[in-house]
Amino acid sequence: MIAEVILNSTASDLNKTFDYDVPDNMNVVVGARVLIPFGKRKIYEVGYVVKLKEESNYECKSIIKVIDYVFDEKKIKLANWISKTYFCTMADAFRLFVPPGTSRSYDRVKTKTEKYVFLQKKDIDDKVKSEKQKKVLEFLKDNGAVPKSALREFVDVSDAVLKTLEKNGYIEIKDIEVNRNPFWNKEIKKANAVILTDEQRQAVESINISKYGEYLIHGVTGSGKTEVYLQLIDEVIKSGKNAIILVPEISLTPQITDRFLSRFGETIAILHSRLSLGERFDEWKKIDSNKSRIVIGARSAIFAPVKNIGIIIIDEEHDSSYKSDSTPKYDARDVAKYIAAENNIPIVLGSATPDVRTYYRAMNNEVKLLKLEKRISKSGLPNIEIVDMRDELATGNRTPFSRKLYFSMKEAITNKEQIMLFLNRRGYSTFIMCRDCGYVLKCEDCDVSMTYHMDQNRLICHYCGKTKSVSPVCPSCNSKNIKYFGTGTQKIEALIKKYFPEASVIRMDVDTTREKNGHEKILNKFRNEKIDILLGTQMIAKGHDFSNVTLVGILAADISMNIGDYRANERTYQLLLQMSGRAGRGDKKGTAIIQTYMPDEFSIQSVKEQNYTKFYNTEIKIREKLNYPPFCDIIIAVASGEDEDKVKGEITRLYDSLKISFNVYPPAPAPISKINNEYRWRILIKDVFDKQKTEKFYNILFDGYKVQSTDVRLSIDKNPNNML
DNA sequence: AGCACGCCGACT
DNA sequence: GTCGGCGTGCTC
Repeated sequence: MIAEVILNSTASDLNKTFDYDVPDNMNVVVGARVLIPFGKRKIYEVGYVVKLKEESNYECKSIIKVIDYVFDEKKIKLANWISKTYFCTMADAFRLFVPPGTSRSYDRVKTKTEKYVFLQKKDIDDKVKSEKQKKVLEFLKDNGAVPKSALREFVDVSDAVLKTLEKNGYIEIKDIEVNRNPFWNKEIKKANAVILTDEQRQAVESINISKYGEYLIHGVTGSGKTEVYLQLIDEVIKSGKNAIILVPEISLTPQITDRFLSRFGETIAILHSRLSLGERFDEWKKIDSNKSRIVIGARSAIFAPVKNIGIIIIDEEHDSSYKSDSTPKYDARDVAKYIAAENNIPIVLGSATPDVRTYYRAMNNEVKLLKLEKRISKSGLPNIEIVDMRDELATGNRTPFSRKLYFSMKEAITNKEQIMLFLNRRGYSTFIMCRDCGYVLKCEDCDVSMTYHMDQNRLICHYCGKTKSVSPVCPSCNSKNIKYFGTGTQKIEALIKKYFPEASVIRMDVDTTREKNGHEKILNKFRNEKIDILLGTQMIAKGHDFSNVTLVGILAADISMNIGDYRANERTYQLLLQMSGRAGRGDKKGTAIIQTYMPDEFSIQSVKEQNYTKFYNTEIKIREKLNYPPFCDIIIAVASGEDEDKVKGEITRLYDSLKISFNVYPPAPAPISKINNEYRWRILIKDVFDKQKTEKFYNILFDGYKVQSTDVRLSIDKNPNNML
């Protein structure tokens, strides 16, 4: 027997199968991971068996050993689809499916074992004389097998006592696989299903769980989408099938997971990046062995080894974290749709601010639209007010707080109500410029301006992380007239202490959440210690439910309008509406104050009116006119390396091989032209990537064209998040 | 990707 | 003379 094997190598030259002999007594099946000799390499390589056949045209070497059986035909088919759709190698795609931590060297993460003590003889006979031995045996009789550590603790016996018992055949000590428990050993109260509102019930009833269908639940913030998910999952579980629910990485907080835990207990598995590798491995095993029937996780949880899948739910479907920006650059929403169709099960997307591409498909009846238009809480939707910051400047207010926001904050603090302030810029000052020569201080290795961080008193590059001491003179003209511009969260924190000395404030951004469970610690502090003001970047906008927050302040709504991306309007609408939705989730009416220099922009106006349809109708016309997604796909190919001429040469060759068949713009330096001392040149392809075009593109990349310079890397991203 | 082969410059 | 730089080509 001959096995066709794909090597676990990212090299595009090796993106094909190699034939190997299967030794007679070896159980090699399609989907097995195997160890194989390859070329003149000194160590064995890992490979994936994708096909078995009788004969080969090559002189084959033999498979050394089977590692495990992780794949099956279905998964190989999906890996192939991912490779073709997102232009990566098969090996890259395979890595998505293997148990966490085992993609490079296959035995890095081990199952955790613990020594357990088992009772061997039922009766305690006369031969047992020692008091301690008797105690041990009685304890085991009452409690069954227990971990050795627990026995030592409860019965207070030494290892020697256990050894004697084992020697005499009364007990047995065995290694047992145990799970690392990522639920922080919390006590979970059991919660029952709540009675659904009419809207919620209608949504649940409209979804047919017994066949494929794509649904979009468009529900205003606080309309109770989660309860709809819980109900659907309940039905699916009762029908004997299992469920995956994806949530944005950042909102995988204990509050959300607790809600699922309290409803479904420990049949839940949780997967996200803040778990340790071991914890992730254990969760993966629990799913693989069908002990967990509901998986809740971030993007990559779509690849969890769920058996008998019955529904896929994607919460906050507009969230950018569903798109991967490292190879394979897949979109979990597309993958979910593929899996749903393959298994003939429903896929349910939910959002208050749907992705324009999804809503477009709903308008074309490719996706069934379900609406939740009422808030669950008594207070209803928040009031949203727009403040024109040009007026503030005109009346001499040069602070980042408008009068409206200032007085509203004072009032909320007096009333002991909580405030969330949003500013999507971290650091203290975001750029430093010389007033005499106009020089802007940039990172030496990256084409971006450096941000001043007050706490370290240093300049930090937000791209490569390098720091630099502050210079009192301009590096270009030696003038002392250098000035700090652009306000970040650190500066706002300082200003809050100055203008609101009576209030307590806590800041949440990348810099304050680095430690393990950093997010939760800050959010819990805000909630439990009744901190007056939570100040933060994007990460405070998602899914948090604080009933005592009545005021939300958005300090600079315009930042997301200037991201140099066709989705600027969409991002602005989503961010502002989600942030506003944090206000008034309890009994008291909420208010959101949005500060902007462009109050007439339709995206900002639509937020004020809380009217998604209005936003969508305007935006979709712009997209159509300028030919942007959903009317086409965008692929960005970036070449990078230290030698700019080579980088330019490579991207030009790729351009030449694509330009006949695709609508592609000529090579140009990327908007951020240098990162980490590597030059970046790119081409942009704007085309409709149907099956034919996708195939053609794939063939050019993997057959027609080859990167020649070893020190130039090429990255291909289809419909990327980041256009820079 | 690794590893070997092979062709060329500059050194104990 | 030969050591080692990296371009090229192959791996079932």
